Amino acid sequence: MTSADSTVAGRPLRADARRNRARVLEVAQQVFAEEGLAVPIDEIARRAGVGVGTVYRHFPTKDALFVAIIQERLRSVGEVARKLAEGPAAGRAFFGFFERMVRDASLNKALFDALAAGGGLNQELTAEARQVMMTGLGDLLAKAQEAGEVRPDLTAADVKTLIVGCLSMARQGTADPGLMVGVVCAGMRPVSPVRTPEA
Amino acid sequence: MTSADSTVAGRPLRADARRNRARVLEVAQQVFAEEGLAVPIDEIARRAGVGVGTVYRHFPTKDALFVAIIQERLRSVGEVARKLAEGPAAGRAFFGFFERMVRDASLNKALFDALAAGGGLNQELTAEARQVMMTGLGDLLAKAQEAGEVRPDLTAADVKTLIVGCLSMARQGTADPGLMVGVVCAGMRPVSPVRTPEA
DNA sequence: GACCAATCGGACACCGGCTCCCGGTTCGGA
DNA sequence: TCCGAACCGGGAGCCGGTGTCCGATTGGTC
Repeated sequence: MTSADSTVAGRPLRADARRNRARVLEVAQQVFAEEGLAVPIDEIARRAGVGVGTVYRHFPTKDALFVAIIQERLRSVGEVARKLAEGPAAGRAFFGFFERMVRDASLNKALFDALAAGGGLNQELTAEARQVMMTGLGDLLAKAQEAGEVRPDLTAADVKTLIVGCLSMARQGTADPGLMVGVVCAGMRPVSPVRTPEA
Repeated sequence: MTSADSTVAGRPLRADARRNRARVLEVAQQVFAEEGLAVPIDEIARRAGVGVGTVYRHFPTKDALFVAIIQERLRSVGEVARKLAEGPAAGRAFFGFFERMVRDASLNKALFDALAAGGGLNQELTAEARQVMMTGLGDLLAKAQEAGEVRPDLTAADVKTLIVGCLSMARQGTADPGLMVGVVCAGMRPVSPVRTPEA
């Protein structure tokens, strides 16, 4: 999204083009959230009331469209974490964030796909947004660890991985997501009980 | 796999047919383990040195072939769990089984896909094998709970879900799988520490 | 109002995967 | 050895999805 209202050449988009572009973004946002990356482009075009060509003119590939949408979301998530890290009750805030994250991404398949995308998805494109998210998460985690509420050997990447794991569990539909998150959250606390399982 | 050596009509398979069938099963076993359900049938046929038609003659659909292979595996897993449940040190055995399960399925994409297959995959076909697995897991879990080593509010389905979660985490490749399993295992222990995160 | 270029839309080429089918081959009983 | 039936191989058809192309349309400027 180098520029929302002008082409690469700098010439402003025609009114209809601008309208269509906005409409595609708006619809894609919703459809991706509902269906995830798996939704065909045709579906988005149809729902937006435009032709497939129009979608591809504004976004060269399906991934580009997806990235344009998800970046915003990742950044906002990171921002939330960062703000929580600045507040009090780091432990509470951390676990609350974790649960909220799982809940949100359960309801938003786009967010799920973005988080779960391991090797796939143009990582250069999301790199910056990803960075914001991980930094925010890292800040919050560090605070919670300082407060002795979370195992000190966990990294932000670990926590992200645990979130993805919880999401996969939720997606299974074979167990209460709340319970699963509870188990994982309990496991993230410092090793207080008697023993840990040995390899 | 109603009958490995005869057609539905009961007539014994010709020698070459039997040979090919066995070869396909053998190769498919390996290829599915390496690549998971995503591998194209052509690949299996090629590696088995037969035509695609031959594969489809013996197994009406790709799923059928997959199921024929995975059933055995699921049953064997259940059997292992059942035997562990009969032995001593239920807690140790349970967590050991959990870790082993995650490790095995990390190395065997077929097993992963079978476990993770939520809505998909002919569930009628795998129902019996699935049953064996869940029963074995249930036995082992119950013993570990009796021994006070596992939270009493977890069900076998919950544990299976947690396993799938760990597998998703491992697949991410962004964190040490051993650590992730450690976190989840710790979380499955009875709630001994101070508090659990509230919703 | 008229003109030109930007934009639209959707038909279409292309691709990869599953499945069916048929001409040719091989088995195995007599 | 010979023959019919069973079996083989892989090409063809189909399907769903992505991305491209070009005639038709529309915006905005003179």
